[in-house]
Amino acid sequence: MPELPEVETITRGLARRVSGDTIDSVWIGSKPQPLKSPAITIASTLEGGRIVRVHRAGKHIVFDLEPSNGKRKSSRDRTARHAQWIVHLGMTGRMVVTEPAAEIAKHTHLIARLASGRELRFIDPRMFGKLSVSPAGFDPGGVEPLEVGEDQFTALFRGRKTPIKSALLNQKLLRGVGNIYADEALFRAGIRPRRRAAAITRAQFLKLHAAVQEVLREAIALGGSSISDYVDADGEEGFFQLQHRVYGREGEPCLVCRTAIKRVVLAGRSSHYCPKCQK
DNA sequence: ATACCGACCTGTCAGC
DNA sequence: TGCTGACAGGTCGGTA
Repeated sequence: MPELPEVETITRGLARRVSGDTIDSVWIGSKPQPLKSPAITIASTLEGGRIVRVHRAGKHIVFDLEPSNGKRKSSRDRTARHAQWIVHLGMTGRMVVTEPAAEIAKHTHLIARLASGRELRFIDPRMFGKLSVSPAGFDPGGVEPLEVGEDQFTALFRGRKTPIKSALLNQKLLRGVGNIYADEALFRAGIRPRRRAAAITRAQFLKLHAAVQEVLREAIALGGSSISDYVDADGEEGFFQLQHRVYGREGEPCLVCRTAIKRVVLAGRSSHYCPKCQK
C-alpha cells in the first residue's frame, strides 16, 4: 500500500502524537508474525523505551528509542542502549494511535502500551509488513529521492539495461518510490516504463529527476494516495489519488492528448502510460 | 548483472 | 446467492 508519500504522512502523524512518550509494555500476537527480529527481542527492546524521534527512511518508519529513566541503571548505560524500532508497512500495514478501550481490529499483530495511556497498534491483514529492531543507525540502502541531486540521480541509472521503471522501483537505488509514483513520474517525464535506462538521454534524466520530486512533493502535500484502505496515523485519508494522471486509468483518455491510457505488466506490476505522450 | 515468475497472505470486486 | 478468478500500495528468492 504505502509508498514514500504515504509513509511520510503516517510518520509525521506518529511523530506528532507519540514523540516523548514511553513504551510501558508490548503485546505481540501469536499468529504467523510479520517479524524480522525474534518477538522476545522486539518486546524487550521496546519495553521501557522512550520514543525520542520518529522519522522515515525510504518506506520504513524508524522510531529512535532511548532507555527511560526507570530502566537506566547507570549514566554509562545511557549511550549503550540506544535502539531503533523499524516498521515496514508492506502492502496493507497500518500504524494507529488509539485509546486502550478502542476495539482491537482484526489482524492486529502488535500493541505497544504507552505511558500516556494510549496505545500504538500495528495492523496488517496481508502480513507483508515487517517489524524489526536494531541497535542504531539503520540504513536501508539507496538514496532519498527528495534529497538526491540531478547528477547523482542520473548516475544511479546510467548504463543500466533494465527498464527504467524497474530501476525506479529498485529500493537499493532510490528508496521510497513504488508502483503508483513510478508510473506518475514517468508520465510527467514523457518516458515509457519499458525504456531501457541506458537509452535515456541526460536531458530526459533531468526531466525525470524533476518529475519524481514534483510528484512526491505534491502527494505529500495532499496526504498521500488512498486507493482502498490507506489511512494515516489519525485515520484520515489522503487525496492524491484524485491527481493520478495514469495510475488506475487504463482505457481512460490521457488528460493531455485524449489517447486511451494503456496498461501493461512489467516485472509483475501493473504499469500505466500514455502511448502518445510517452516515448 | 538482469529479468521474469511465483511465493508470501487476505480481502474485494466483477462476472457468471 | 454463491463461486471463481483477477487484482491490490511490496519484497524476496529461484531460475534461466
